[in-house]
Amino acid sequence: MESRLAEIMREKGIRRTPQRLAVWREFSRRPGLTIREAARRLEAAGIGQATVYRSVKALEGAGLLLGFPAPGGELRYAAVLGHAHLLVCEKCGRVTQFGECRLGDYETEVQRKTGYRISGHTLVIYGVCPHCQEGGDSASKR
Amino acid sequence: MESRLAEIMREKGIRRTPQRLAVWREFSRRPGLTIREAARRLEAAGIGQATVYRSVKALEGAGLLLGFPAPGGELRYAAVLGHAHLLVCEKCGRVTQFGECRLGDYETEVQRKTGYRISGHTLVIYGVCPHCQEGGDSASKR
DNA sequence: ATTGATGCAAATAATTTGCACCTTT
DNA sequence: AAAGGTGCAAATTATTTGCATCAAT
Repeated sequence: MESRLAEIMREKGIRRTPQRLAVWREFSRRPGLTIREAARRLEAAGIGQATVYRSVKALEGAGLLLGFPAPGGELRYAAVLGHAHLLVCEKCGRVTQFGECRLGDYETEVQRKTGYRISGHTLVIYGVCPHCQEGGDSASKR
Repeated sequence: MESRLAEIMREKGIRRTPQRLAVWREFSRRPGLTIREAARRLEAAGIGQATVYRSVKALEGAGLLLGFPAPGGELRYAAVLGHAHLLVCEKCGRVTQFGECRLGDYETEVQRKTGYRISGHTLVIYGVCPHCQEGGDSASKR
C-alpha cells in the first residue's frame, strides 16, 4: 500500500521526500483535516508549515490527496491512492472512502451530450454515521 | 426562477435582503468565483466584504450555493436552486450545471451497506470544454 | 552534479469580529 | 417591536514568498 504510493509518486515525477510521506500519512490516518490542522500536527514532527502547504499541492496534483468541501464550508482533504468516492458524516466529520465507481457510463453520456473531454469526477456523499445516529452526537466535532 | 429563490429563502427561514440576492446573482451570472472574487466585484455595488462572506454561509446553508474544489485547489461556488451536478472546465474554469441525477439508487445502496443516514451528495465532473479543445486554451483563466 | 525540496521568518492576503445602526418579518 | 442583517475598521488567521541550505534523483 505504501509501495503503491511510492509507485504513483515516481510515475507522476514528484520526489519522494520524508516530509511528503508524512503529510500523506497524516491525511491517511485522519482523513478530513484541513491543511492548517495537518500543519499544526506535523509541526510537532519538525515539519514546517510552508512545507505542508507545498506538499499538499504536490500530492493533490498527483492525485494522492482529494479535497472536498466540508459541511462547515472549509476545504478538507483525504489521502487516496487512486479514484475514490467519499462518505462524510455531517456530525462528527468522519470520512470513509470506497473505491467502487459506477459513474463510467454517466461520464460517457455527459461527454457525448456536452462535447466536453471528461477527465474525471469527484463524488462526495454526506450523511450521518451509525455512531452519531444513536447516542446523539457523542463523537462530536473534530 | 427568482421567485423560486425567494420561495426557498422563505422555507429555510433566512431573510431576503437585497445584499443576499445580489450575492446569489453574482454567483449565478459567474459560477465558479471564489468568495473573495465575488466580494471584490460586489464592493462596487456598495456591499461590504464581511456581508459577502456572511451571505455565502447563509446561502450555502440554505442549499442555494454549492461549493466545489476547483482545479487550482481553491474553493469556488456556483448558485443553484436545488440539487445539481456541476461540470467544470479545467482550462477556462467555465461551470455548467445539469439537473438530472441518477444517483438515487446508488445512495440507497450506500445507505444500506454502511448504515449511514444519507442526506445528499455533491458530484462535480471535470474536463475540457469544446471551446478550449480547439484553439488551444484561448478562453484562458478567469 | 543537478534539480527540486525544506525551513525559517517576514510579507501578504484572507476571514472574522465588535459594535452601532438599519431592515426585514 | 423583535430578531436579524449590514457596514466599517480593526483584529486575527491563513497562505505565500525569498533565500540559504539540504536531499533526492
